[in-house]
Amino acid sequence: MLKYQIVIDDLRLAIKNGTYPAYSQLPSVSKLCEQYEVSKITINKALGELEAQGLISRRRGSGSFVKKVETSSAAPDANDTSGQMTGFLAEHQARGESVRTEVYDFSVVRPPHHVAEALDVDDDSFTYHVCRVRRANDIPRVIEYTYMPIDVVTDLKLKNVQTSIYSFIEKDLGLKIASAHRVIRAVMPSAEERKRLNVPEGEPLLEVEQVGYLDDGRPFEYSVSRHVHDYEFHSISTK
Amino acid sequence: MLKYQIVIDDLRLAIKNGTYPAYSQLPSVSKLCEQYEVSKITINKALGELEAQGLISRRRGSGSFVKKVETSSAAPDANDTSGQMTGFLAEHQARGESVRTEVYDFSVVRPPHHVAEALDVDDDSFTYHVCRVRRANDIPRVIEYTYMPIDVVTDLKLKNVQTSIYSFIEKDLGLKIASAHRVIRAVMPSAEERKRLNVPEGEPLLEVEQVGYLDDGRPFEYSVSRHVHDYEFHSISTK
DNA sequence: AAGTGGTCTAGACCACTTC
DNA sequence: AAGTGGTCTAGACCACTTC
Repeated sequence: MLKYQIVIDDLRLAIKNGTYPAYSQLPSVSKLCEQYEVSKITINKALGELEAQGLISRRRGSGSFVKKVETSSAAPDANDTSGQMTGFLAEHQARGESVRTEVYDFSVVRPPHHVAEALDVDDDSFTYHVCRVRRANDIPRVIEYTYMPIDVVTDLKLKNVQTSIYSFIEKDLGLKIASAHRVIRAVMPSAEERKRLNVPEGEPLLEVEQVGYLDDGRPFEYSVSRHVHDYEFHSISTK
Repeated sequence: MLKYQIVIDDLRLAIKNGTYPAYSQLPSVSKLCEQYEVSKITINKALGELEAQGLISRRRGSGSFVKKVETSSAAPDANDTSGQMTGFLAEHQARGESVRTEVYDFSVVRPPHHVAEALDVDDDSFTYHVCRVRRANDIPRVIEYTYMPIDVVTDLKLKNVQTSIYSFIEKDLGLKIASAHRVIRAVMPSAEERKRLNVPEGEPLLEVEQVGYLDDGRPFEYSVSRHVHDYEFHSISTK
């Protein structure tokens, strides 16, 4: 296990259990170096991560301080933001929820122009198109429209679409998903979407338009996910 | 100027102007060390930042690659995500847009329970409450409801509320805004909000609930901003 | 002046990929 | 075996805050 990860986990725990309460100052970097018997750069990396996770604030010249964050609220259990690269199935299964997927379309099509552009393929190339509704604990949560180039995500099967495309890409194809660019908007569902998601008229959805990238820089996925009204997207930003 | 910042800026530029086109491999870390005459750690920090900004992908054992990102789209000009800590006035003025603010309420109140909790103040303490609509180029963009503890944001004046609260906090009070935690949802506006924002019935808003923190860990602001329908929130996540 | 965090170095060692 | 990036060290030097 990496040293900086040990420091991160340990400090996270210490903050959570009250060893370092809100507003308190963490031991200085040099103290932490002694405590964990690591170098300054290791401590620095760990503190930077905790800062990015929103737990502490670092002030040059005076010290690192524990932030007073709301621990209750909708935040499920652990580091919320980490769930953003896992995919629907893994995320909900981790919470012990049952997952069901209904596939409305699984076909190969020529992509719309803006999709071809995002995926960096020709307009007359072929892409998979998937439309599915995903349920957690039997409640419809999201309708997804996904396009993937057939020469990147090769040999996709209905079975994978019904379970987890991400798992197929990473485990079966051996590709590595590296990052995702997202644009988030509020939208109204179409009549068809209302029916498929079982939402009443007049209720908005949260739309997440996403381009997913592999670790070689290739986009492998363009998707639009429309989440039912009670869905929340979390974000932490640092100066 | 910091060495890693020079490397970041230079590589950003080189990627943007096509010196390193999409899918190409950047020079190896050791090559970059030679080119910029800096140590490995400096290059590493720069590449990490470029990765977080979504421009490159790093693969242990094989190299760093330029991602194929959509350069057009709604992304205004520079690094979009950076605008997330600047505030409405600074952000729109930077784009050369005129900004107008209409203040509907500026008062001192006892905060609702969930607000008191987020701000870590007693339920019977006093907070400023501000409701304002902000226009850019004379079009209503967002309605904000903001609560701030009176003993943190001391002596707030109508003048500041009409221009920029962030600027007041940082420049006049000399405090440092460090981070923000956000929750994003799709909502329907109330009749009053529709009127104030001049939006038609049946159009949703994007709600951003935010707690802002100072660099000593204190929350200084709880706000709910409801953005008109065409607003987009951008986010990049990395594994 | 003393204490804090931030940057940077030269170099070691390691994990992983490619050939 | 050679090349890639990732982690880590001991220590220097600096920017900033506090007293």
